[in-house]
Amino acid sequence: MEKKISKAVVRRLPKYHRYLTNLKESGVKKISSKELSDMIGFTASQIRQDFNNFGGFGQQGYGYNVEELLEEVKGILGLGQEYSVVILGAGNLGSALAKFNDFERYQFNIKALFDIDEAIVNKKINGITVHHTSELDEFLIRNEIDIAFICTGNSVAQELAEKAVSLGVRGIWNFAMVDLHLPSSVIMENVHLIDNLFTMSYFLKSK
Amino acid sequence: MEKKISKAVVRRLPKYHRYLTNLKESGVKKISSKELSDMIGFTASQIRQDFNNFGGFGQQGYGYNVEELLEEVKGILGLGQEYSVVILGAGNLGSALAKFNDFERYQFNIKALFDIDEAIVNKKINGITVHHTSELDEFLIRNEIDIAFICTGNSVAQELAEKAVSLGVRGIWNFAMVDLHLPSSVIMENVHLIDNLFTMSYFLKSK
DNA sequence: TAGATTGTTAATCGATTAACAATC
DNA sequence: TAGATTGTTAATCGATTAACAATC
Repeated sequence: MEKKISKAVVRRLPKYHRYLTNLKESGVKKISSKELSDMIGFTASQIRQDFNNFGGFGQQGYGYNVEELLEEVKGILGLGQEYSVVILGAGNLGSALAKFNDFERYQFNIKALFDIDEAIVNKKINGITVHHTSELDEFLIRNEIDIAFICTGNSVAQELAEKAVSLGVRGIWNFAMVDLHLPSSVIMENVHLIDNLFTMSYFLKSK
Repeated sequence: MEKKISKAVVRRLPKYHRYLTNLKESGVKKISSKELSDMIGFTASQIRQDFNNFGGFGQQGYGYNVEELLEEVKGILGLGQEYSVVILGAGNLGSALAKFNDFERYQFNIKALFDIDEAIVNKKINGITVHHTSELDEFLIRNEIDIAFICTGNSVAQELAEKAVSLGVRGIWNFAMVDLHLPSSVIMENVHLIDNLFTMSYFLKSK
């Protein structure tokens, strides 16, 4: 009975979340697919199609109740529950992510960082302890961790991701510039910054 | 005559670049679309289609010459030319990006950072000076800058991106959690980290 | 020449857009 | 009731995959 939701739809959901949050904060009570379309840049038709994958949240002749729709989107996205996170690699990127307070705000709670650099092990970053990577196993056994952010060098990313997954981590957010090979049950998102920059370079050149 | 290349194709190019670079470094001389497919995960058919958008780089019965193909991909991506970059916002993310030596390696040369925090203005990050944002205009007039990385808070992202564009910047790499409205001639890539994390949250929940 | 693999056309699949009946 | 706007089906568009002739 479960309807298959396409990845394209899922990738638009966070954007709906963002715009609806802003609308709610601005005190807007109702919105039509047409108005949302003008703001967000998707067609009104697509917006209605997207929401109707999950249920009929609107009302003919009226539109959508902003607050109600936002709650639905939050539920669909799985927000409003807490996630435990470890950051593997406390270099430039890992420590920058640790300092990002937006994650905590949405209840992605960063429990620990791991690194092999003795100079930072046992230090705290934004109040979160950096552990030595050799302690990762024990930490993952003792603590139920949902997500690992992979901020290590390319050479160890695969190995550490595998270890994390084997010890209960269900989601991998990969910032390393390699593609990870993990069981298909693992949820993985990649942020390949260099790939993104190269895409820009392509378009810059062709102008 | 110019064939329209779809964005889907362009987004795969950096991945080809990455795998071909690795193959070349491993001393591999030739590769077939089938072998590349096994590695990279796209179908062989798609790989051949992708390359044939830009020319016939292969040879029937043989495959593709790795080094030659890599050079073609580099050219297509507009690598091998230099780009000048400024980073707007020298907080956690801006300074992490300034410390990333991969950008310089691919000739994206970071010329300056800008911030309003007096505590870091005139300091250097990885050898690159942090200027006060009030000096941005003059800097952009005196220096030809191709790309601006937007690492500011959401509230000033639009304003600073507009200023950059009006003073000659052609590409905007946006890390702020807002959608920027810029002339369509501007090349823009967005890295909405929170959006990406929410997508993960969706899939984690539905398991 | 025989075998392999490309380049390219045609078929399929999936996602987006358009249209409109249902209904608030 | 009339007007507005959704929910949903059908049409279109675009991207991926399959097939195979060309050719090295």
